Amino acid sequence: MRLFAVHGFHETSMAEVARAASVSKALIFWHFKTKEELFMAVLNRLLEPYFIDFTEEAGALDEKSQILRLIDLYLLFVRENASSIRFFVAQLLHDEKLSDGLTNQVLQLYAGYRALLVNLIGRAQEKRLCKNDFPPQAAASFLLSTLNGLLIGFLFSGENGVDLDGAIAMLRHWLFGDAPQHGPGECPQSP
Amino acid sequence: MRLFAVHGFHETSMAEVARAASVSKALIFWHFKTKEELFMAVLNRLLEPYFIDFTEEAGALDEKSQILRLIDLYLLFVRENASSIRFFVAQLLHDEKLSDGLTNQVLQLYAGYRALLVNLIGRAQEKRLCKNDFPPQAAASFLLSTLNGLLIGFLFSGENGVDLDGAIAMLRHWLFGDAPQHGPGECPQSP
DNA sequence: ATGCCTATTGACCGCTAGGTTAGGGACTCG
DNA sequence: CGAGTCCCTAACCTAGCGGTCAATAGGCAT
Repeated sequence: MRLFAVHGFHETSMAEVARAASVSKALIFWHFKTKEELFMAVLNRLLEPYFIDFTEEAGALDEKSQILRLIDLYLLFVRENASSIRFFVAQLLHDEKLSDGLTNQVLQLYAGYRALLVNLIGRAQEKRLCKNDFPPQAAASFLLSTLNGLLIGFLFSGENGVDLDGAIAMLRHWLFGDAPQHGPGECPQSP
Repeated sequence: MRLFAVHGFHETSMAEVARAASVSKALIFWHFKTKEELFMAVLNRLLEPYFIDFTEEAGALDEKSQILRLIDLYLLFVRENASSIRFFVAQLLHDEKLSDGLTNQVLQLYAGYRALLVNLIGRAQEKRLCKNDFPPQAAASFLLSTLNGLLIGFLFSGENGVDLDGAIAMLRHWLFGDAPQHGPGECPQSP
């Protein structure tokens, strides 16, 4: 897993894998018919932590808090799994053929997350917790796009290259009408 | 260019390149000392269309229109260069060592685009063309994040998997207070 | 003609890649 | 005890890789 995730498929040789695992190369080919088969197994193992359960902790919160929590979870997950996310994104973009099974799983993850958001936003709009001058589907798509944008900003420039708090404030402003944050100790000049 | 862009660096052999170019392998090594050198040359050629000049056509427009035009240009460019963008993103995420020169050029491109946006948003706020309850830097970063999110949505699910018009409407609403559900360029008339 | 420089080639080299094979311990079951 | 199965290894095989080299053909100035 480590070698494939760091160096990718083609730049990782079976000899390296064998050495890192302190076994003979032939043993790997006994357990896995080909290099591709080993790689697929690695992909699936790496993907396991991506399936998290949100429902259990959502119980007591109202819709607005749940939405904010979902956003937080997304960004937290991105921060904690940056290296494997980087690997997956690169893999998906680069080698469609080697990862079409992966593509489906990722799309499925996304669809689930998106459905959760659509549902939450719809309910929040009914309760007047949230601005309602846009359809929930459009809002969810837009929100996901922004989160993805933050994700790739994160992948490219690291932890301190992206202003997560600022972005969250913008999102709150856009979604709930919450007042934006301003500079430390500074008051907005009211026109 | 075609081979590297489609299959990547490690999965493209010099023999293939030679065959595709109808020359001998040795000739390529006469023109380029190593495979890496050829690859760098290819990267630079592929990157050329990314340097576009915005200033020439910005003249007569007011700040709001310029911002909208800049967004349009970004998304248009993404649509037209999807395959090479896909290649660059995968390359940057995957092989930091092989593409650190590229990284700098891309970051430079981004910094330029971002500076343009910050400037425009600031001027638009002064003229009251645009909401001013956020600092221009934060708005520009947020906007760029969203555009990047649309970009990767585009790379993953293609032209009709992303609701560009909906996203633009959201951005207009957020940035200028324009009413949602209006197409870009249309002037909302209240009947 | 001569010699020089640029552009080009087929043949070649060392090496590493993914993959195979023959065989050897260890454990189980009759 | 002995046959069979599972797990494992050293050694091997071959294709294809990046890269080299001697030879050469044509243009051009002397």
